[in-house]
Amino acid sequence: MQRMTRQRTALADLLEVTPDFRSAQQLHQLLKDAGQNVGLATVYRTVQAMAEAGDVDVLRIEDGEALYRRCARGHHHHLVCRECGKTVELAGEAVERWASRIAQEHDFVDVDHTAELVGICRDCAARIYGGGARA
Amino acid sequence: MQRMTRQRTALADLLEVTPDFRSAQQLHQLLKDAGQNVGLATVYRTVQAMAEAGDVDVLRIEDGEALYRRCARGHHHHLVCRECGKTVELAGEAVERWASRIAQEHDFVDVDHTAELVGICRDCAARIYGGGARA
DNA sequence: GCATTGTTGAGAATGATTGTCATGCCGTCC
DNA sequence: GGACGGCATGACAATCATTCTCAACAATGC
Ligand SMILES: [Zn+2]
Ligand SMILES: [Zn+2]
Ligand SMILES: [Zn+2]
Ligand SMILES: [Zn+2]
Repeated sequence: MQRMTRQRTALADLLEVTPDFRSAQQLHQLLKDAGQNVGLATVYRTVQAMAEAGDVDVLRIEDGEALYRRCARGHHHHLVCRECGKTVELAGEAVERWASRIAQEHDFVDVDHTAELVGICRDCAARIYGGGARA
Repeated sequence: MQRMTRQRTALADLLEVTPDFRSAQQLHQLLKDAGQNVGLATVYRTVQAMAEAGDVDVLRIEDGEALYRRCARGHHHHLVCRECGKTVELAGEAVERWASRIAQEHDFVDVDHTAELVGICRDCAARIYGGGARA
């Protein structure tokens, strides 16, 4: 059974108020900054357990580093701003249908899929490309 | 300008006859097995240059390791067998439309997307789940 | 041939993630 | 409240893919 320890509570609370994807290293540092010292190994273990339990989502960035985020339960995808990290959860059925259709067409079974969108949100676009461009 | 060296030729030739995604480490070993000694750093550099040039595709597996594969030029996605590595290139428009629709709906620009399917191909399914099941 | 300059490779360095294991603390049962 | 069994923790070592360094090399152009 999962014991409720100071460390797990602290990490769960932190994730609850963290809107963007963060790495285990970042979470460890954020906890330290908040005066909650939690061992790095514990952060890794806990965040992975939460991922397996479906309580957090995992996202791999370009260099392979894993980022974690508290998310709604259930299968969904993400739209992430590559500048500020703002994240939108996507629950549409379009990708699900595409995946299962492709799986059938090619005689594959047990097909999982990943689908993530990375772009620049309106606010960051205004800041980067010049605030005057937008009406 | 890109010079044509023994190492680059060997790696390009190897990729040309390798149908599945392979890691840099694997490619390095395969070259060694074939009697073509190529430094590991060179394999990494070359395979990354090829990826930037669009000559090979990169796929990140669950633990973050990068796999490379000679692919048709142009944007596409993949359906990969998690048992044998068999890979099918997917060129459909369904995902592209989904991605651009979502981007518009949420006011994001410069949106890239990744979408990969991983399952078990017919042959592996027959071998694993019992060969008698299929008619 | 020869100079120029991009390329190579052995080994060190980096950095995220995982393993180790003695100690600690949660939940439970008196 | 207090003892106990066992999962949880954390400082540290270990792993391992990837990147860096830099002297020695080798395409390419003349
Ligand atoms: Zn999510
Ligand atoms: Zn989906
Ligand atoms: Zn491809
Ligand atoms: Zn696409």
